[in-house]
Amino acid sequence: MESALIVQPNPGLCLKDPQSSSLGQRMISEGIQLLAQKGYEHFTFRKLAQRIGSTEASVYRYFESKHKFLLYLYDWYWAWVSYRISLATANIKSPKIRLQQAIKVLVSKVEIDASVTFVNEVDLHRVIVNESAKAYLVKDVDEVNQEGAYLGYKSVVQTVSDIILEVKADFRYPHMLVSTVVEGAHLQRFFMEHLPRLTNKCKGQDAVLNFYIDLVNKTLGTA
Amino acid sequence: MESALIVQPNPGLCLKDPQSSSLGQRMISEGIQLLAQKGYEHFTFRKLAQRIGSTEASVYRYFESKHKFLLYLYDWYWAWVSYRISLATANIKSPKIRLQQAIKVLVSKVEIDASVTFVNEVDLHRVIVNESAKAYLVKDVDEVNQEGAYLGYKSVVQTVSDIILEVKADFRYPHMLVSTVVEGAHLQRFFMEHLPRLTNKCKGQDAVLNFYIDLVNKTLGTA
DNA sequence: CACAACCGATAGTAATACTATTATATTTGC
DNA sequence: GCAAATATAATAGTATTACTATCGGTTGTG
Repeated sequence: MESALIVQPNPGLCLKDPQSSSLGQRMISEGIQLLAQKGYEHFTFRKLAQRIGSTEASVYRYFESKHKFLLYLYDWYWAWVSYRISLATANIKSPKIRLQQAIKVLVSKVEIDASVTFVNEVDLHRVIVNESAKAYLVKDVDEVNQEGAYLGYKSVVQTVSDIILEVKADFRYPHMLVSTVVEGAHLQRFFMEHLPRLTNKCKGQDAVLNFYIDLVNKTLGTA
Repeated sequence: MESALIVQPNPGLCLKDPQSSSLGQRMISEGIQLLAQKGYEHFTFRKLAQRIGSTEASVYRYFESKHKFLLYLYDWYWAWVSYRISLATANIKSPKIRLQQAIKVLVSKVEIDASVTFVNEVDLHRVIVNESAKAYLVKDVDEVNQEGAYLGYKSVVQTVSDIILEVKADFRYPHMLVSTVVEGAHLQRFFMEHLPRLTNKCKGQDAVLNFYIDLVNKTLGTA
């Protein structure tokens, strides 16, 4: 299965590679769905085990903790985003257009993608929107960070920051701009659904995409 | 104590007004410190009770749940921010300068403020930066929202959005811009401390403030 | 001084995150 | 094709947590 090669999260985030067995793949696949459905707080390894017809102990053989499981999915997501950015910017000479393409990948709604068989990317995106803050807003960020939990995210931020510097070499806050756009876009999707007074809608258009494309262009003076 | 009059969160977020008794005030005061120290996950009512020399049951007489306690502090914070924006924008005719002032209040680091005796605003700001996402990224957002938990936040966003429309009447995403700046600023403060590769520093200056002031100005074409 | 609200003390419950152990499959090396 | 290593199921158990229930004493108020 070549798809398994494309997206390979940091091995330090699991005890045993779940992509190497059908049980592990079911943990990822059903875990994403269960997380999307119940939310992180109400998600438990017991419920996941029941869902895949296995046991809590077996899940713990793949993942050290519930939080590590979230981190694994988080890193999976960023590896997948990185791959999509590569595709979207390949063979394009103009930095401005490459930046445009990268921002689109970061901000757009996620459509159904059959490229990886056992992962539902729409559900995964939902999990990221709803729970990703819980991947880093924890007391032990620093330890988890040293274990490499955020390498995928940092790598994507670095990639897009580099494009920004190609567009505007003297811009002083490329990383800040990228992480503001990434996190902002996730949050605005959440607000659209639950707290609409904190955002704005646009009939028939993707207001979030419009807003952030415009924001980046104006901030870099490429509007 | 007139300070108690200034900041009054939504009464629906507590069972009994904690500002009305010294025990309740200690819950707020020590609760903020304990939250800032332990983080939301490791914060418990038992630990809080021990710290104020009381019991778990007594804390539950003021707050329905641990999450409601966070929501109460969250609403407290926004009532306080609203008050500071009023002060900072009073008697200023120019909408551009009023906007500048409001953004400064939203984004700046919080300094020691003795205006409310039993609340350490520096610690509270720390709690907001680290935990505020947990106030709304929960499964029961919609119910909590209907109980008015986010009225303070929404009100501040509305206030600043109105100023934005004074500056640029045809701007289509004022609420989105404000919530992007607010949430972005909190996140960048967190990244500065724990994940510096997701942000940018500026020796001797407040890079976060610089970045967001510039971002707003350029987005609105008032740079 | 009666009365009510408030608070402390204690006990208890269901769920959760995680560990430990043993027996049974299943795969792998030769 | 069979022994050895490995993977999984089954079960039990622990400490903690979020929250509820009850009761009796204190305190301030009319």
